[in-house]
Amino acid sequence: MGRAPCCDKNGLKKGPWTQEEDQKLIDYIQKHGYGNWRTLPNNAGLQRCGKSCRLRWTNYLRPDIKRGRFSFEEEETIIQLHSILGNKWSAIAGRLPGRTDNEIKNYWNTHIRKRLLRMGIDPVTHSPRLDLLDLSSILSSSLYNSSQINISRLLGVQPTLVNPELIRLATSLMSSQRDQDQNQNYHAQQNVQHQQHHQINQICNQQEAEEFQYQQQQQIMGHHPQVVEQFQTNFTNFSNQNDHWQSNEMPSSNLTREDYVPIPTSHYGYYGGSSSGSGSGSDQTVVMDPSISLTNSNNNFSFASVLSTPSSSPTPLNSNSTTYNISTEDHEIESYCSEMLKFEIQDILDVGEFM
DNA sequence: AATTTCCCCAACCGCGAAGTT
DNA sequence: TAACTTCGCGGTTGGGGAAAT
Repeated sequence: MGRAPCCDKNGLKKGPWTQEEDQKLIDYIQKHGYGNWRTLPNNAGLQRCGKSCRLRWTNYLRPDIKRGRFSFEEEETIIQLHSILGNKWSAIAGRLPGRTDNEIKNYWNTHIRKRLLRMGIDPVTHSPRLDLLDLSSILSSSLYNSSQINISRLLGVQPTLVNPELIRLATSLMSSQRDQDQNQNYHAQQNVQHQQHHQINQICNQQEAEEFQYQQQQQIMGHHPQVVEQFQTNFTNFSNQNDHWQSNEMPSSNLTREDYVPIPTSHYGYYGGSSSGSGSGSDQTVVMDPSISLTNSNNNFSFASVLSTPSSSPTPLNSNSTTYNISTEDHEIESYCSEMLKFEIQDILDVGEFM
């Protein structure tokens, strides 16, 4: 219960380790092993606290530590495990031999997290970001319908919950888009849209994905039926205007590794019509799970995941809001779909400032 | 060449869980 | 059972190198 006494008060050394200190620690552990970190520094002749010694050993000096860049496979594994475990870095590290939790955490925060954000994916929930997603659908569905929009109503949320910056941007974009529309032939614009479509590779484990999606929908329907109805109505409008979704065209090839994010099917069965539909050009490609609505003749979008997990809150390991069984074993993880779906984020949305 | 900004990552900090007395 | 100690985890920081200006 109680807190450990602070080492600072004993005048112990802090900061970077010297080679000499490293060697002392290595020598001691090789001889005696690491049992009691509390007494180890004294016994090893180090002016460090036990905590610091443990950290130095586990994160740096341990002989089985793998150094160097993360491989693509390791990166893929991290993303998959993170989608299941959340920020359980030690658990993730346990499945990546030679990698430490600290290293994985750092790599996540400096590389993977940023990339997901760039792609419009919430790195916490691994879902498309609600704000960007809905802004996109609102823009699309409203362009041809009304001259006045009420974003809060469309979103089905209280006005105070909507980022005012988003509203401002949306309104601004809406008005500029309307001006354009008056000067352009509608059919010509439709043709442009059809050229900006989403590309699907293959669907892996389709049935599992559909089942998961169904469970998510049932749960969310039970808790927020009116909200779901509102979302589905809104999204149906959107997807009806974007029926080019189901193209089988292969993705363009000028993509770098940085552009790809593999996503496990069983966890992303709800990715559905998350794409923007009316983009006027795109240079960002996101790899998404192909399952969802693409297998659904109605093209309905499931907002279950978006609604069930707050985009800014940590994903609980055993959340009641999901039917995912967290006792996932290796074989289940390995069964994740590695096929990828890409969708494009329209350039019109400069999302950088919202990241 | 000098300065500033950005980025990475080793290390620290605080907290809670588990273990011990 | 309470008080205390130890350990381990996740979040955060800051030093230093690289890149940009």
